[in-house]
Amino acid sequence: MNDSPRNAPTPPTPPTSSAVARHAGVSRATVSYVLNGQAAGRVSAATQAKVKQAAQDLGYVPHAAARSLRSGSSALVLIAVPADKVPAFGPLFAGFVARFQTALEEYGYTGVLHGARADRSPLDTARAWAELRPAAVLTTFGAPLTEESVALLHRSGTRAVLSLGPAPTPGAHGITIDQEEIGAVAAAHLLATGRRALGVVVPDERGLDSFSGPRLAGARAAARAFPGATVTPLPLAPTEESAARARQAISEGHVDGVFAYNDEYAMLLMRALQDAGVDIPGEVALVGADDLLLARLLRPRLTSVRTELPAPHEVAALVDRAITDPSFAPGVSYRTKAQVEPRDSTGDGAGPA
Amino acid sequence: MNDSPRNAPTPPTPPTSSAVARHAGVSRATVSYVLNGQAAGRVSAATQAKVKQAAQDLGYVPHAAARSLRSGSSALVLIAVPADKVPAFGPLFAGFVARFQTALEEYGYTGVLHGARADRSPLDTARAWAELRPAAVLTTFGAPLTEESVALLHRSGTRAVLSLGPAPTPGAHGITIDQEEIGAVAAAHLLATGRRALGVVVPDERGLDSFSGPRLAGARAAARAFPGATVTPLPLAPTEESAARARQAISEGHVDGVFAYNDEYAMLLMRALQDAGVDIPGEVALVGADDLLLARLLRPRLTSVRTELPAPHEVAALVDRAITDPSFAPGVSYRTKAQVEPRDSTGDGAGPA
DNA sequence: TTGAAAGCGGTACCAC
DNA sequence: GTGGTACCGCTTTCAA
Repeated sequence: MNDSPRNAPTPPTPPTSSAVARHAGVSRATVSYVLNGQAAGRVSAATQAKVKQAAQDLGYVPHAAARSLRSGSSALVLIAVPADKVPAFGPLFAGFVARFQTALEEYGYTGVLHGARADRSPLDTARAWAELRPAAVLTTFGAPLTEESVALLHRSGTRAVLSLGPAPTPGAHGITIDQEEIGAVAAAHLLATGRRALGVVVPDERGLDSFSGPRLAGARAAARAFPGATVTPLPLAPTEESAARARQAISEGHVDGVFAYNDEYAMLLMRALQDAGVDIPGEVALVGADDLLLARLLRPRLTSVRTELPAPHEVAALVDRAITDPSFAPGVSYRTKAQVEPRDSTGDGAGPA
Repeated sequence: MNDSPRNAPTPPTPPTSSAVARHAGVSRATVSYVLNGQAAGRVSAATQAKVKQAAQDLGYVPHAAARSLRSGSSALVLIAVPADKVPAFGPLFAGFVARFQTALEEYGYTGVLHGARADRSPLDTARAWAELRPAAVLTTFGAPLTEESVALLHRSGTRAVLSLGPAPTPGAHGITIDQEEIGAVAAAHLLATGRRALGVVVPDERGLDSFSGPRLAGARAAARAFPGATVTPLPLAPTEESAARARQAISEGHVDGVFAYNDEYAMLLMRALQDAGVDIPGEVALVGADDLLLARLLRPRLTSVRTELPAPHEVAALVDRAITDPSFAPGVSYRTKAQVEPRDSTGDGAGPA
């Protein structure tokens, strides 16, 4: 049955299109035509059947690298994520990525997620991406992307570089998730409900600085419109001890309104405040972000800033356009909007605290 | 300056090793040796410098596909995740993936995450993976992997197929995350604290069935050891209405101990119970899973099952061994352990509710 | 209707 | 110490 020695556990070489051709008794060219649907009017139905059967029999799977080497373009779309931020992802972003990959597939691309190491320079990171010769790179969550990186990628054949995140990079298409606006609308809401001594949680977690910084800045900007309003940064690590310290800072600073970075930090802080007997929203109002189910489960119900991410298929369409349309100039194509969902923790809910 | 017409936005072709060779006035062979560190004793220092300079000047980045085409093996490790489960990831798993990718890089591999579409057959999914000719495929979270898929991957040159998740697939290396054990230890704890009418939350969320099923089964198995103990499945969607219905089912069934699938569902259910005036743990004891910070923030503090995932670098080592050592036979190499962290929600905390 | 052959970018053997 | 060259798997033009 088998012409190789009996100690061959698996065929050492995968079946190639030549093997299929030999098996079907045709040329490699014919195999290529048939298997790529270019056979109309070129190859007889009988031959096509033979080829398909042979491919089936051999379990033939085309070699994407060889194909893209020849064709000069790959179908790979790299979704870059800073490795140190992955754990901080909420379900919001995870869901986005999942549906984005599916949407990409509908355009014929293969989207893969690449965790970029934080201990590498942006240029080295870009080089690692470039080696894969992706059709496009989409950086998310502030994966390191400098102007030089973009240039490197373009030089090495990447058709499109997009960035989905805090700041648009020169040369790249941008989908701006405006972190400042998130901080601004949160602060504005607190100010509108009469709070003047604001606190803004700054997570003490690796990799979150590119989000927390702008959010703090946005809050400060919003406060400038209100004479006498102050903004105090509140460092907070995801531990109860840290929350207790933040609670103390709130009391000592007579802070009466806090933007807690996101819903999870808000929960942490709410617990610390409540354990210390602080009334929410009576003494301190609290605003989270992301508008998770969590926000509605807390007591008092948590006011939260909801950011609308662009629809995954819209981003996929943008990627496709950036790849295929050379005249599509880089720039900010989309900007997310943030809006407050008022609830009890700022005294806006149906019933008071 | 530029010899191409002024409408050339980017150089149409990336620099190749030939270009580097031409630029440096040497042959492609020399370039290859120098750039791969095989130059010792073959190429003069002066020539090496010239080559490196040329590569630098041109912004040369090797073409991974061409390299792996020639060498017959790629450095790609595919981490497959079922797309419909991605949003259900907790920070635990996300953190694991991030550190795993980093660990892989230390072994010289490039790990990328590939979201497998749920609407494809396992075989089609495997084919999509195989096209990329990865060195290894690691399926996680029950990404579809049948015996046939494994065979297909092996036939097409994948050196190792590993599965990290509920059930080991024949032919693949397995890292078993024992979902049954999670359900079993949770139920055992409830039973040990005197509960007999158990409820087990079964999330009504796409893609979680491969986890919830075994967890329920594990709970049932544990209950069998206690005469008179019953187990009632409690369907639960991530909405407050659904939680209210589950609460009602708990009351009507006189359930006195609930394993709530994970900490988040536990929080949802706890809130519904508390809003209805049910005392925890007095009337109903509650156990979550994942042991998130969340569990400690709830009142009463939530008893939770902690699963220890294998260390990322251990898994990376396993992958490397499976790739490089052909005599390393597939089988279960690692099995996670689950253990209960007792807290107030089952009456085990420092202080009673 | 089909096949021969060139070539995508790199590697590595072998000759000089 | 360096260069020529065959070849990895696939696509596609051109000729038969």
